[in-house]
Amino acid sequence: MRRPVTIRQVARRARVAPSTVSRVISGKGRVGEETKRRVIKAMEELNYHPNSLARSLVSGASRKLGVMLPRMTGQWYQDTMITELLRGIASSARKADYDLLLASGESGIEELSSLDRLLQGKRVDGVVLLGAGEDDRLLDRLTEAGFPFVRIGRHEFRTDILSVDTDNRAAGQDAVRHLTELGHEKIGFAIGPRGLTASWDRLEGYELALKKSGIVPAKEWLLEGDALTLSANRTLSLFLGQPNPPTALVVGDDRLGIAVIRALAELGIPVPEKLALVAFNNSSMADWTTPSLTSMDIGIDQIGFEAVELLLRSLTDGELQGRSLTVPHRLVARESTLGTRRPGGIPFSAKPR
Amino acid sequence: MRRPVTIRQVARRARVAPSTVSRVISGKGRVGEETKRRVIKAMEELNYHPNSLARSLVSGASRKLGVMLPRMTGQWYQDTMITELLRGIASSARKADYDLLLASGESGIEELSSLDRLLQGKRVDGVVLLGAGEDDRLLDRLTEAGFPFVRIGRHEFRTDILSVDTDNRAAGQDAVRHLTELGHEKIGFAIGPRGLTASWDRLEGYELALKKSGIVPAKEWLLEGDALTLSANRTLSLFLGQPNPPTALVVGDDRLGIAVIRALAELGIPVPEKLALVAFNNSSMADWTTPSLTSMDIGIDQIGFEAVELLLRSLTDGELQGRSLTVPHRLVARESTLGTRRPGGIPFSAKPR
DNA sequence: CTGAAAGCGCTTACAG
DNA sequence: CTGAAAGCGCTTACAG
Repeated sequence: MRRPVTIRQVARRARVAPSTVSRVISGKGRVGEETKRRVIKAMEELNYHPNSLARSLVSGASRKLGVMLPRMTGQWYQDTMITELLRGIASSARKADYDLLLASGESGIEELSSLDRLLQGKRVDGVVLLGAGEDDRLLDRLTEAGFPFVRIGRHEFRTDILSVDTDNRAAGQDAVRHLTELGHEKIGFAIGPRGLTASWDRLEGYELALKKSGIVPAKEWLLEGDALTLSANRTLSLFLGQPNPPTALVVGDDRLGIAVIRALAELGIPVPEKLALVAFNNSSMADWTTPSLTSMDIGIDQIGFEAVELLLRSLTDGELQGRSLTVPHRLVARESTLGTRRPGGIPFSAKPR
Repeated sequence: MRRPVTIRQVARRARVAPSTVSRVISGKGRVGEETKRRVIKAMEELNYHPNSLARSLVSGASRKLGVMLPRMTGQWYQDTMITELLRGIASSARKADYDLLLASGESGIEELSSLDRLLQGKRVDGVVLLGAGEDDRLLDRLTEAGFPFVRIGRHEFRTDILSVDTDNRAAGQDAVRHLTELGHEKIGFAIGPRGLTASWDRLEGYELALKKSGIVPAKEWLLEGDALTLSANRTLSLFLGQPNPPTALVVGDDRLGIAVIRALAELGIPVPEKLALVAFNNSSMADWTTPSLTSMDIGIDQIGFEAVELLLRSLTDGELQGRSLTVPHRLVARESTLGTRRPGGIPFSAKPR
């Protein structure tokens, strides 16, 4: 670990003043062509890399973004989604030449102090909030500090904050449309985590779509995600045991969807013959089940990507309050609605010879 | 975003010199009791937080650790495991009052340059390497720079580097032992990702355990993970179609395990009656399948936790080269070996009333 | 025990 | 177009 090269050494080698080297690096202020060439040559020869600490100390900007991880005790974000989200965020930050600083906590208090750390020491220029489930304290803290941040997933009431999200109402409608196109009319809905605005938006979309199709949803068609989580078998038996049971079910998210598939398998109820299933998020686990799960892709990595872009734009363009971005969704149809033949007609399970 | 409070303001308010305030903060050098009290009071009144940039600029230590995320194109690390790993890492870093800086890349080149960024700008004091699959370039770069780092998962040849891992050989043996205890004698093995040392260690453990039990493993009992991934149904049909087929299979990791479960379901082959299954990692998905997957818990979050501790220790204690830490594993028995009754005898699938 | 000074590596007006 | 100087907020010998 030899001493890193400094701007002075580059300056001396290029026979200019440090300030000139600085100008070459930043591209600000005019520098003669010939001089610039000499400086660049010197930088390369010495393998010079500017010290970001010193740079941000004087410039006042750290070129770092804080990423607040969700507390994992809740299931707001499914495990696989966090990785995908992070990938999108990292990709966007890299593109803009920003570093990412992780923050997290195992309790509300820890989360707050972790956030405070970021805000205080001038550590970051902005924050991406992943972990905003039911707890609004982080949000409040950021707002009252006047600190730039973006939230993954819109907030039901706080429309003033920057956020990126799916149009979950439309997504809910599209999920239903897929089922009606397949001939289903009695379609149930299993509500996802109650703390997520997305859950309610999807429900709204579901109701809207049924109404549009001239179908009146019975309230017996509604399932509680919590009940499903606690005892899926019992809940589903009751659900399917009702007089005129639904032939299809829209499920709040993939995790619930997997729980349902599992329970139905145990109950010996064939999917999609007896009950077709559409879920949301299209996380990688949707492909792991038997049958595989039809799911609404919400472009989770793109959500991450756009969130960073939006945040960075707000950093330079000033406020742009209330701007909330929507990322398009698209249905990925799989066996839980289509059956064991893929759309193309290729037999899915190759028979052993 | 009002101007942050500086050490000078605290000093003036406490009627001391900035250097005295600094001493109070760092706890180094003697300060009179009465003076110290005044300074602390002033800090609190002004809500002072030291500027970490300035601090590390002069001290030369950033109190930051770099975390190199795995490129997600490979499946070395399963999606859900990364989150768990990150949680362990974050928890350990928080405890030691270190920040975490994320690095990643979508290609080998990007990864390298992302790493270089960390090393150059004095951004981090050490690096945690998650993404070390087959590509050793990151490793080489770190080694030749003499930069402190720790690797998740031991390296087959480079025993000189700091790493934290499971004892995969022992884990492989324990997986087999679980099966022999259940009465199995013909036990197959499906090799996980070839790029992972863990895969080969587990295979070695498997062979050792069989040998110890006086069983001679046939080479027809061995399955390639790649073949399994490409066409699980066909591979398993052939596997089970052999003259004297295994009654149990040890599978390299959970992802493969899920692929196997899925294929067996499609083939109509009952688990564990016809084929019992043990996998590794006990990632959260092991609990999502039907039947649920018996899996070796490798304490992935603890691996993350210990990795950071080890790295930090090497930072203060100097080299301690070659120290590689082992985290204990333990089998989590589920339906894929035990059947649909839980060990306690509680019926697993509650019958609908 | 405490203060004044120098310096970490860079950037940014200010002169020329 | 280029350089000398001041300063970002802190720490660390050096005196006293």
